[in-house]
Amino acid sequence: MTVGENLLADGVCMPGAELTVPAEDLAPLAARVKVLGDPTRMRIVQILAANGSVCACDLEEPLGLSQPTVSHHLRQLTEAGLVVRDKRGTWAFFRVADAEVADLASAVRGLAARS
Amino acid sequence: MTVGENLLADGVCMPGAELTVPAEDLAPLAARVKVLGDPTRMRIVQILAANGSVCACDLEEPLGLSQPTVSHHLRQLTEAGLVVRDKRGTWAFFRVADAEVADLASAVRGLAARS
DNA sequence: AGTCAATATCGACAGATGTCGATGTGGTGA
DNA sequence: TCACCACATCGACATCTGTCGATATTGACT
Repeated sequence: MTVGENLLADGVCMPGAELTVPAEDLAPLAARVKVLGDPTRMRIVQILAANGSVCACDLEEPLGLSQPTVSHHLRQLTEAGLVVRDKRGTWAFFRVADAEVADLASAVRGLAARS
Repeated sequence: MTVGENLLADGVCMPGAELTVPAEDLAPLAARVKVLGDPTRMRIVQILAANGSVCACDLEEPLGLSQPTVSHHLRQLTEAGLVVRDKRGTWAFFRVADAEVADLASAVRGLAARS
């Protein structure tokens, strides 16, 4: 739907139309979405979701990546709040932060919702 | 189960545990999520959602970016199917592909859902 | 034709990002 | 204490990505 008072005929550009700029800082949201945008990390989330709580050492093989790399991705996911770290003794177990992922999904859907 | 070292008491790592690997190719999904993961592109989607159909020329100012850069982001969004291009004469109008964004959001939520 | 305006594309550049090997850290158990 | 294991961090590297100016391309209107 067109906006502004200077809407001309149909299908014409309207420069001064003051686009609605919510100025809502979606940088944090974008950052979390970006973290999920990596195939490897998305795969990790999928594996965690399917297995509940998984030891980091069990991720290297299915992912086909080195231990430092897996650790790096787990760090990104954890810092984004999409995954929860649970260290037990020598091992580190990870699980999906269901609520956070759900919130993110809902925020994304909300983006496209007409205001 | 030959007790081996795997699968012991509670809270212990279980290496041979055959993680559920759906092998579902989430590369395409990751790619679309990645496109949305950029703050500028997310902002574009937000603006389009709020204004319906917007001319590309009206995006440069609110975004504070050059015309080639805006064009580049619009291309990414369009190729990802998150936005629809509608060229009228000299201008190019864009609008959010509501259904696609909704699908993406729902797919993301589905990721965290325990199988 | 010719000119102007809006977009798209190209080429180049700086900065971010994923990856690895090597090394550090901390807990477990002989 | 020592060795071993899982994990985190570091340093380096190649690649990807966002950005811009310059240059096409396309459409509209004399």
